[in-house]
Amino acid sequence: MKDRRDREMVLAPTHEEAVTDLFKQQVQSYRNLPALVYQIQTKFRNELRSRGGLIRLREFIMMDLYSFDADWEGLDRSYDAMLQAYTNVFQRCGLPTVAVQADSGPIGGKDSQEFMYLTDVGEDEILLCDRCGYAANTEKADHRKLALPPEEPLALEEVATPGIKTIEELSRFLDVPPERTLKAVFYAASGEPVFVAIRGDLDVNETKLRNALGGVELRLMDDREVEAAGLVAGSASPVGLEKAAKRPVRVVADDSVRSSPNLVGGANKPDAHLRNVNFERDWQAGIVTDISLAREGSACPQCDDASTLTLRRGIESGHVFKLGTVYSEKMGATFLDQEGRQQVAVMGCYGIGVDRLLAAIIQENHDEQGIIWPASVAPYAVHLVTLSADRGGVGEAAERLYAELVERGVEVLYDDREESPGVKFADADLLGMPLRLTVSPRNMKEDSVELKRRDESDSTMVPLSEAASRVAELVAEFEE
RNA sequence: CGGGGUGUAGCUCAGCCAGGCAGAGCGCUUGGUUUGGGACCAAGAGGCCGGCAGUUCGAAUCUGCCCACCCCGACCA
Repeated sequence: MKDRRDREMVLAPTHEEAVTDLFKQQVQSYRNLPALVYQIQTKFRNELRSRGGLIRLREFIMMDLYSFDADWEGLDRSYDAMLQAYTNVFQRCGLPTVAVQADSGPIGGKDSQEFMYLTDVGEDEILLCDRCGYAANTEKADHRKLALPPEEPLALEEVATPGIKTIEELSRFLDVPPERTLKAVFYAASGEPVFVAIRGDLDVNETKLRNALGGVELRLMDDREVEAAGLVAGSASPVGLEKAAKRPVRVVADDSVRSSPNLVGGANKPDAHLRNVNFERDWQAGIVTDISLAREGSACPQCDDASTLTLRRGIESGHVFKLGTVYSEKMGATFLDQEGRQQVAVMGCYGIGVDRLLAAIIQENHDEQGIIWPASVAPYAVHLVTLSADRGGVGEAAERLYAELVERGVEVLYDDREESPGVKFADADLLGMPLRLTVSPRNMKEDSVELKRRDESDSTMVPLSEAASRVAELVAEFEE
């Protein structure tokens, strides 16, 4: 975009380029590696619709860190260190997270994990195995597909299937289980038609499909496009597709078709299907790979036995991945190794969404009354409340206590408003500072103040003279 | 862009179906009482009923067009 003086400006969705350029200017020698750079910065995304309070915004704050290593082993070490560091960060923030395998997108890289805060209001779906601890975003998740016993290929045979269009109808009509059928799904991949063939008991994982096709823009074809391509919705088949289709159509197959003999598939004409369709003998595909969607109840890809995956929802609070050399190669981010040879830096990138982290922390730490800040991230350690500040020396005592606490380096939110006790306590609960100190005429009679933790219902009386030191001790404990 | 919804007092909303004095609660102002868990009494202030046009004796209410916002979906290295 341009500013009022017609200068070029950028609203950056992410900052890999800026950081890689910085590296390029600053680092020439292997002696400077590994190098870690971090920042806390505003990012912009052209979201179609922001939603979820602080969860999904067009403008948001990210803390992100980039690592530069001399080789891939170095990247592995940096990555593992950051994975551990981020685990510690979320723990200290009072946010239980689980690191799950994630899709790294077209940019690629070999490993990628997201830190998920598990909550029913989360926008991401995660599959977990209770037995082995396998955890992955549904976009990424693998699963073990039902295995069919090997069979000799039988002869193709056309059967009449009047009015049958869905796998469910087909399965019932011919009395064959869904895993003995072949499903056809049509996509427009950056405008080009793609015929996806997958076993009838499975669904397409669009992220996997997009990656298989090389990061294209992917959507289902609409009825008009299906018609235009000459495909017969409900009875489409990869068998004889070249002849049936009006234009060339790429075929992508899920690898389940390799070991699934004698399936029931479409006949490329209405009201008819084919029995005994066999991959390779009857049809071929340009790409054969896993493009299937793992679901609740799918078999765990890591366990030997019959343990299944459970679906949970989560908020993505952090994301780490191995960028590799994508940026450093393109932008010439190199250094000289011990032998004086020019080498490309190997990069990793690690992000935490700061404002959505705030939302997640509050989601996890609240009650009917309001926020219960974990001490590590509370805006103030202490909420100092006066009741009837004009009576019994309350105002003066509170002023002294405030000054004493500040002196000791304790952060204090001081409520000296002339409001009723109910209002002031309710506000203190709502704002949720870890400690509340109440100075009132009643307490002054005992030369004491009331000390209450936000996360406990009981309170204790503390002599005025000891209040500041007691609080300072507690705050010190919080910081451990 | 598609689907749904909402615009009335500072805020949250009722009134619209079935046209006839512009309403409630909270908040605000003034006076008084109250003071350890969102007080009470009394008196007040506060409105282009989103905008424009139409129907009608009469429109917040019916009709058309427009604008804004919210929700769902599509999208999200």
